[in-house]
Amino acid sequence: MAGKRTGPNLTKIGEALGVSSATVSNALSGKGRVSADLVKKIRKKASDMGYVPSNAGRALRTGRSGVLGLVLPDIANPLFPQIAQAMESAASANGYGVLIADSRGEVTTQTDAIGRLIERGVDGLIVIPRRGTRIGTVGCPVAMVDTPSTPGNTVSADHWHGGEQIAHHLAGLGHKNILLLGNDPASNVQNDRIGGMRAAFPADISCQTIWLEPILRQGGTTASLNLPDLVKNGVTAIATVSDLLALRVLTELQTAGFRVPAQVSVTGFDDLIFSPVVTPALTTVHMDMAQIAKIAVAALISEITGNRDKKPTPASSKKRTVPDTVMADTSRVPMELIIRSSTGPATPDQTPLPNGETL
Amino acid sequence: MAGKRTGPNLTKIGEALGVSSATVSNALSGKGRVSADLVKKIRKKASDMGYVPSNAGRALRTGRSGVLGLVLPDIANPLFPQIAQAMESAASANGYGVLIADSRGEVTTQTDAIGRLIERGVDGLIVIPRRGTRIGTVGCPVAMVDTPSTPGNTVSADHWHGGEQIAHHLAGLGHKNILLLGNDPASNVQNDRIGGMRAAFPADISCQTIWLEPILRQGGTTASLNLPDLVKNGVTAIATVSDLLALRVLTELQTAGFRVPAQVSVTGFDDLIFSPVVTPALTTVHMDMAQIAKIAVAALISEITGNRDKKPTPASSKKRTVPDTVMADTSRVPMELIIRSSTGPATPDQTPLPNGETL
DNA sequence: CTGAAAGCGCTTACAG
DNA sequence: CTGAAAGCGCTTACAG
Repeated sequence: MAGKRTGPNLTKIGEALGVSSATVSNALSGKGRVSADLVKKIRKKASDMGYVPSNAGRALRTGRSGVLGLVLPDIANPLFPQIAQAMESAASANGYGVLIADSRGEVTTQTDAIGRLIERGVDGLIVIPRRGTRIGTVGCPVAMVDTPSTPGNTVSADHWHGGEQIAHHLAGLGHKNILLLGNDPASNVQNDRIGGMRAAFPADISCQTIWLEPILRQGGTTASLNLPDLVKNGVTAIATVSDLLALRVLTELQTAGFRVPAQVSVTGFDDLIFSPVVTPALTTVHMDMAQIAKIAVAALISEITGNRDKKPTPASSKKRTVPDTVMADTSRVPMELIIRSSTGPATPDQTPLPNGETL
Repeated sequence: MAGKRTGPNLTKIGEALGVSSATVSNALSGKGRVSADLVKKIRKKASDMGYVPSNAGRALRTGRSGVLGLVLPDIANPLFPQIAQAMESAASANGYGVLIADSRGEVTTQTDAIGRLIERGVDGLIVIPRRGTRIGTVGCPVAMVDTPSTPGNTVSADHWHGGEQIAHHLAGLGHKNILLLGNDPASNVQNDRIGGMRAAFPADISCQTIWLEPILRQGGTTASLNLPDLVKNGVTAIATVSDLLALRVLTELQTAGFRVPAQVSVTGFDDLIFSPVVTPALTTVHMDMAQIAKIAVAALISEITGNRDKKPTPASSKKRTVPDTVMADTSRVPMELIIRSSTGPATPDQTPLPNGETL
């Protein structure tokens, strides 16, 4: 007999004490009305016997698994650790487990991943959708973590506002000629960040936006950007859409002999693990993942337990067009500007000093 | 009635076809001897009805959940994405799900995390132990991913060999004065990496090892290292124990006006996401996480299904001292040296040229 | 080749 | 306040 439990169960505890398993169940869960001292006796016995409740039994009976699924577009994403950590923490604080699935950037894989999670019986799904993807009805509550500009109900950081903060910071330092660097123009998140920045720059600031991904896709290299030339021609700040891009820019500039921030300021987004470690440390925008996770998990759980007594009448289930998506409406979590040393005042003298003899 | 299934189950499929649920089960699993055309009919019906098997029912019956637990010392670790992705992929290739738990670097939290996973009914555990921690008997198979030098059965990359490869590479480039930079001297992994390097350097190479963490703990800063001085005094290569450290060193050096690799070579470990993106790109050592995951998952699964028919006689279970730890013995997965542009020949002229006019 | 039955461990009305 | 009973969905000997 495969993997059969060897440990104690409710019945065995009951037998040891001469009570029924129902009473043990009630005592342990604190639900039924069981006399205080019986409860105490049962609890002690259970812990003495090393009782571990069976999730399978409970799940089969209640129809709930106590597990949430986390669908990630690409686990290799450097932001993923923050996301997974926050979700795991929020979920386990509520007694839920987290099952992960990696969609490896493919839409079909995303669908498969969701399917696998559903089969495993998750009670709800947190999905960080692949760029611009929509999730159909899946038969369980879904919380999406994306951008506020994504249609549908989502939790997300307010990327637009993050962009505004970067813009104000840079404008306040006197920069007038700014390069905005994005990666993928199809990304809602990146568009919001760039959009926020552009919207917040005063009229006297000239800025241009370059998207890297399309250049690379057409066989170009990072070098085609020619950052040094741009700087020589007057750009005093480069605001990127991610710390990874900022790191790329920063080191490329340093290698070319420019001094950051003395000659050029550089900013990122996301406050990735390496951002404070680099010299100069990156000015960036931090998202409160813990908060996002808390909201997503709370929304999911309220939907899961809220449905508890509503017996799904066929009629009502027909009426709901987007039945499985959670969250009253879009929640925006503020982002926090983190000023570090990669940004500084715009140099009055725009002349390039590649080899930085001014040290 | 909470979350009760609304979809079809084996019985409903059986009713629709006038056969028993047992036959449906057999047909779907391909186990029992069911006539070919009945199988076909049943499969079609099941898919028409949108049948999704109930994990809870199956788990309760078989005593196996089909889920593996992944215990991580710290999800924020930059290596985690690689680990989680590889594990998820190896597990789902074998029909298993992955439940995550973050021990946030604390030993007690690690114990809690394991406990939570066990309660959730995982069939096996993959644990990346917190530095130097041992896991006690937990009641299910455990695979540890650590260093070969850790006592006990583990899968791991051969960090020592990785160190050797870095050493050979650097020695081959003519470096004679090398700084070895570690972070935490309590880490087995880091000790193996440093040990491998030291062991592989020919006798005519002088090398010193510095551990950063103790310096920081005593209130020092990275600046106390005084990298620029070390380089001016003749160090031509800095070999670190992780790409994060290498990045720190690289950017600090660049900021101080040194040219990498023209004046100093820098190496890392782990091939983190940013390593190829930095300028100059980091020479590093890549671990084959997919392979490690495959071995760990395979070992776990063979233990899980292997135990299937061995009814655990009390006698035999007494004899095994480390009953739950898997893997015949330590498996070492080779590491691969990745040569990128942060390393180059040792400069014959050791004179420091901080502001690099030789560009 | 197919079916009836038992039982995994739990919870929840319901009856006492 | 406590217990007997039913049943969640599945699989597996076992009998036909």
